[in-house]
Amino acid sequence: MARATVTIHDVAQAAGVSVATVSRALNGHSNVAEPVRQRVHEAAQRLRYSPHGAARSLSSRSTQTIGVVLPDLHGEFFSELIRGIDTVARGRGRHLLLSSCHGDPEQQGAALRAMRGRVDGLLVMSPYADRPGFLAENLPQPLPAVLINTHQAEPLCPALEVDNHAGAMAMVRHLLELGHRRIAFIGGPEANHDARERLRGFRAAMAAQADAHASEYPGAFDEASGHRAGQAILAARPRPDAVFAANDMMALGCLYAFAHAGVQVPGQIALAGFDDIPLARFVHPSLTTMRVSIAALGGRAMERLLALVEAGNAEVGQEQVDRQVLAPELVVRASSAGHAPPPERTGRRRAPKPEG
Amino acid sequence: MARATVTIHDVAQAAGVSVATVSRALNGHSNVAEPVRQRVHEAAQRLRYSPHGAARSLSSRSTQTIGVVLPDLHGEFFSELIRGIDTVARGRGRHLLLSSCHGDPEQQGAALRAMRGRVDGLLVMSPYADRPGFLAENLPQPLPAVLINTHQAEPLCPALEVDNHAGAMAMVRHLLELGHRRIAFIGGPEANHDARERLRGFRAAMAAQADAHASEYPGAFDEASGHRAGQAILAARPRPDAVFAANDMMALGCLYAFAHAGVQVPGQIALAGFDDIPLARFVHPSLTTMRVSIAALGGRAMERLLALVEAGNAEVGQEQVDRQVLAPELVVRASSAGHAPPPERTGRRRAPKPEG
DNA sequence: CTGAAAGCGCTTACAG
DNA sequence: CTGAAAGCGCTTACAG
Repeated sequence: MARATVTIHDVAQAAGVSVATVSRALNGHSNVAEPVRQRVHEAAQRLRYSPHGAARSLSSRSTQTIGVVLPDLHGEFFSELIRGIDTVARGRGRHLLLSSCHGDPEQQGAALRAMRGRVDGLLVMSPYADRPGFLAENLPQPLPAVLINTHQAEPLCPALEVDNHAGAMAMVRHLLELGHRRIAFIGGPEANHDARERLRGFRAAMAAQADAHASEYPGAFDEASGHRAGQAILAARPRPDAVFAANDMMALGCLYAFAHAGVQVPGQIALAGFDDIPLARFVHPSLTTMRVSIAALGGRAMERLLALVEAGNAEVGQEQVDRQVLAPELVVRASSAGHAPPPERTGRRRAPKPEG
Repeated sequence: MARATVTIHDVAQAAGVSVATVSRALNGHSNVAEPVRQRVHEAAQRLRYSPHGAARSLSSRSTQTIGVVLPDLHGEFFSELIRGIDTVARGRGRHLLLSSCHGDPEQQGAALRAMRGRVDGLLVMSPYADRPGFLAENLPQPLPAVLINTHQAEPLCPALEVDNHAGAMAMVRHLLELGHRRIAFIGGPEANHDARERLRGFRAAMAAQADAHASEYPGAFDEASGHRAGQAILAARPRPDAVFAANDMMALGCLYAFAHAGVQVPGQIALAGFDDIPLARFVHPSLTTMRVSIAALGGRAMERLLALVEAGNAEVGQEQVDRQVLAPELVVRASSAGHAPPPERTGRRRAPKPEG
């Protein structure tokens, strides 16, 4: 009875050599005579042999695979992240074992543990990593791991994240340079770490400018809350001359509120967001924002991990537990183009409450 | 010297049983005494044991993993596809081994072959499958595979695809029902199979309506070509009273052309697209379109594949090589809302060239 | 219900 | 340069 699947033994037999030689020839080891190597390759090709991944992994103790554990898969963020990870992985000849596990920590913990013996390293984005012990208990022992946009309770793994703080500061400086001084900030959910960092950056940059006047409005990272904040901002006296929304969706909601009220952007009020979602360049006026290259984030994380994997995980000491940040990039579009309103108009608006 | 990693032997020793019993206990086999089962579970938990994936795969001849081979990872299509696949996979306790390989057939062939011994089945989207022999030569022998939006040279695998033909027909019928009779179609690239099918659907539905008058404009699935087609349509005499673009991006380009010319949508001309991209609901007026649930496509493909995997691939006969189509769904928005222009206006426009 | 043993398909020192 | 053999960490008939 013919075997359902061809193994290294079949190739060995066809080429008239031992399986050891087949293994060496196919893996490109140098210690194989040229004619033998050729016979083996021909036999392998003829039989359409390809090595059994699990068997190879088991004996070589290497899977050529990286595990990617994410909390979710919805939306552009994850798609870009995976794309960036995949680009680097393919360039280095690695496969990706993907596990996205919505829901509870137990589910993600199980996904993490299930990676043992399947991958050489782990890329993890986890909202549960700030629970004490979560990573320590669920990360398979000998596997190097790199964290993405994840806050760990105790520093265990190298981590990469977007530098929201620096990004927000850069955006505020951009608005200040245009001459805006009365800048409103629309915040995100308080529980959201990105949102908190962007708020901190806003405050820091505003504090550094003596004659700037900051105001803050609550938001929830969605269009509706941006719309509400926009209405509140229009009602404020003195009215802000620029708005910085903590993300693009809120900036769009805000933009619609302004458009509905007949307030010109950027003529009467400048507007900026954060993220550079695809919509940002399509709205009118197009939206100034901070571009966060999520693909680059994923790619960099993969490169960091592969360095660890290739170094051999033995020597992962405390000094390896670094933390890299990725600076977002300012994208100036029409919503903040040109300069701030001319002095006299600005003066008029400021009149009710002059400041040093 | 302590082992770097804990194996089934460590658990066996800790629980005072054989490795066979540990295996049976941990895998939930019924033939284990209750107290023994408990001891084993406790020992496993205490030692933080989790089984070695490759070892388990090798001996059980099952990986609990599905390979997903795609040509690319850019854009919403692939992100939605993966999301749909992942949802079903996770629900069935399967992992996903992802391989996206841009570029040439040889690269994708290698990716396909590399799946041997790593997965229990394959989900494949391949632009190269229409080359004779490509699938036969590169699909690892005993693995069941399901094709997604892929046209194979010879029917080898079950396949799922979007029913572009039916979708286009449904859209035309919608426009006809609103009273439109003079409908322009903006086509996609001739090499694109989706585009060809949508064109066929348009023609079929128009042919079925005796008093309908069709016109066709070339396009390239991008905004610019939609814009050009829009201008051409506005210049046509008699002017069409509805436009059906083969995808949303072209519909948007067309919409901008109309807006620029001051032509009201849908008041003076109705407009519809295909795909339901996120932008479709944000433009003004919002765009009527055909929604293609890519996530559902991925999910259905995964379900089909798992059925094959679980049936055991032995009996994959010719009757298994079926082909399922997924019907897109009509999404009526503002760009085709209300009714066609009233008779007298329609009459005026038709005047130069009256028809039966 | 439990254990000893064979085997899954490879890789890799170890001899020669 | 090549082969025989051990071993990777599991699962699973086969006995008992």
